Amino acid sequence: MATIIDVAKLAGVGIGSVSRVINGKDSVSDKTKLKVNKAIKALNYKPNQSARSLVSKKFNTIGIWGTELAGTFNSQTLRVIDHELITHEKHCLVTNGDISNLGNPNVAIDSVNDLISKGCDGIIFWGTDITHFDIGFIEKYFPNIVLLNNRIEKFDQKCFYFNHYKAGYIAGQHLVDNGHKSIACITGDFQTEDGRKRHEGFLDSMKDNNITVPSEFIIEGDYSFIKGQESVMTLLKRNLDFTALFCGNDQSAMSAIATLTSNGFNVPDDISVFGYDDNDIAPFTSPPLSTIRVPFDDMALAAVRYLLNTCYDLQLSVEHNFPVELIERKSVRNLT
Amino acid sequence: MATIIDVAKLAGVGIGSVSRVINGKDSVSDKTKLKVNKAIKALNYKPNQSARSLVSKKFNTIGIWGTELAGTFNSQTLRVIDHELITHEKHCLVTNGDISNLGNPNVAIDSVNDLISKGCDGIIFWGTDITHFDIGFIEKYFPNIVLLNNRIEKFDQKCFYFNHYKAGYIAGQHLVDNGHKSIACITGDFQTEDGRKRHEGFLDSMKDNNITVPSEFIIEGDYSFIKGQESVMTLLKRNLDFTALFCGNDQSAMSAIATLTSNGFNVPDDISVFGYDDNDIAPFTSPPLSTIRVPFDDMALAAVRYLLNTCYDLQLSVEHNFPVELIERKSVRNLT
DNA sequence: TATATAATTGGAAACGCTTCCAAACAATTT
DNA sequence: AAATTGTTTGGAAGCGTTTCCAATTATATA
Repeated sequence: MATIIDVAKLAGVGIGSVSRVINGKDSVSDKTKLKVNKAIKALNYKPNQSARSLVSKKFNTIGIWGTELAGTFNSQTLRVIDHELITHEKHCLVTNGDISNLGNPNVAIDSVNDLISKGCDGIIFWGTDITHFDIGFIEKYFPNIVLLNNRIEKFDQKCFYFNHYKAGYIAGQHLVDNGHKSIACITGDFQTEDGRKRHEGFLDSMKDNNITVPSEFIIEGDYSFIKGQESVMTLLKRNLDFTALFCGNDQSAMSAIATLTSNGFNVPDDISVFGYDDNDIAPFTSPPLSTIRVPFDDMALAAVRYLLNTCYDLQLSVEHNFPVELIERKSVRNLT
Repeated sequence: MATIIDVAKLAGVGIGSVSRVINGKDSVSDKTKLKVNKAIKALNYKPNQSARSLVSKKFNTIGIWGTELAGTFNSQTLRVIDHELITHEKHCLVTNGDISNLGNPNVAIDSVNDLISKGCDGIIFWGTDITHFDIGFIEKYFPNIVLLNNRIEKFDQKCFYFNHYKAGYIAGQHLVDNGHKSIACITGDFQTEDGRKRHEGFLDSMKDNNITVPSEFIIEGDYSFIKGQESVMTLLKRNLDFTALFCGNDQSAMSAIATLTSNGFNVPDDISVFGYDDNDIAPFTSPPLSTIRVPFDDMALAAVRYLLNTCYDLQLSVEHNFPVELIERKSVRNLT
């Protein structure tokens, strides 16, 4: 592979001139520019980024550390991130922190260190599967970080999160407002913080309305289609009397609807279903799903932009406020 | 940030020894190893990968060039790739070739060159949105590539693809076998090669069964939920008499089912629906969707492994054969 | 104990680039 | 024509590693 020296030789100039042409910021005469560009083309020369970043201390790459790199909506979010980065001529280096099966307890920190030593100028932490302690530790020697869908008071500016508690509360209140008093629940994954938060919010809305939710009405889910199905089956077997079902996300809501339907229940006439996320799927379940819109894409965009600003001295506008929005479709029946 | 020299000084050894300890392949005495490791910890030292790869010519990173980085199943596939890479201590650098809106016609080649000059040891080309000509050009100076869900005869070994033609044919035949003679179609995206191929296969199966499909029975889709809905609506408006609907993917099949249902048609009693992909969603539509299983994950795994083998001299087993599999669920009615 | 062999070690050279500085050249002013 | 100013240029130094070689130290053998 051709180096800058080859180009300089072929063009009959010094390496400094070649470098100047490549980077296009210092002044070079048109004559030199021409000669250099011709040589670059002739040799199919591509600057070696390792050498470049070794001296410039910039890698033009943002690391993404995530445990949420699966799931229907997340690829869309990843795309948003990538698109914004490419717009600013940066790249993204992806790493999946969630590799519990590799048997290394330090995987989280290790993979972050990898990202750092690989030269990432900044890192997006996506998800809550990293301890606050770890983040604090990392932030000390590597401050260019941002948290997506996670919140740590200490770094509030660097956090881009959604008020899942409030959203859960609003969802519950909405069901109550529609006359529901007996509500079952397939929660999100309690392993994740937002899964817990939205459930807390839901529970508190019940409490504030003097409604008790017996524990057999609650099943801990994990956001998957299959778990939604299974949970409905156990709920049905328990022979409980509920008029509404609050699901931890749209996926489980969807399979819940399908399972309910194939078991002879009409949604929403017999049982109302309420989702969470406002996925791509939500408008296309039958009936279309009422849900909470979580503006993941907006959050992701804001997070990248914040990082872009701090890493490369840009001035992109950054949103920090992501309001809870309730989307009413057809899956909740008004009982009043 | 601490460098290898700092570590050497603190440990009271030469930089060579530090390097040897880090890389753990040359012999070092236990005493030295201990001193060095202590210093590394004390300084929170992380080797600079740019410097490393500058000399070693290895970056331990695989580039992913893709235009298919959205969609329900793709994030799962990305996860498979990432997981396999991490298992072998490699990373993935993701770039999205599909940024048509940036207005640069050379985006494809440019973004690939970026990946190369950034030091990627190999590249996965994911999708068909790059011309054979471009691939040929790139392969000449950068042979460590692999094509996922794409086929170019010349590089057959490096291609990991699925026989979409055959799958389309089998899908059509299955509908015919179940007594369907009047079949409508919401195709995949004809912009993509596999969208075209599966449609060709379908059409040929019709021809071989002496069934003509009038053009008003065919609507070009784009794989999206919304397009599935719209297409069903236009089909319905045209007032055609069809007993089955073949969809270009599961997403459009799902929204087609929902739309059909909400318009008073029972699936499959009135109209049968057949999908394509065997997504996560497929088992959870109502009724559960009969479809073609496309083993994206297996293909992706094989592709990474092939690349891993060529880039890093490994000997992982690599599958090259991905059979077409028809998944029968409940969305196709037997008319015979 | 002296010698031959093996294991370990330190540090120079090289990787390909950017940046800086002094030198060369050009344009302008006196 | 000489002096001043401004523009462009070449190439040395340095970025933080790995790798190599010669030198040192430890071990085994006679």
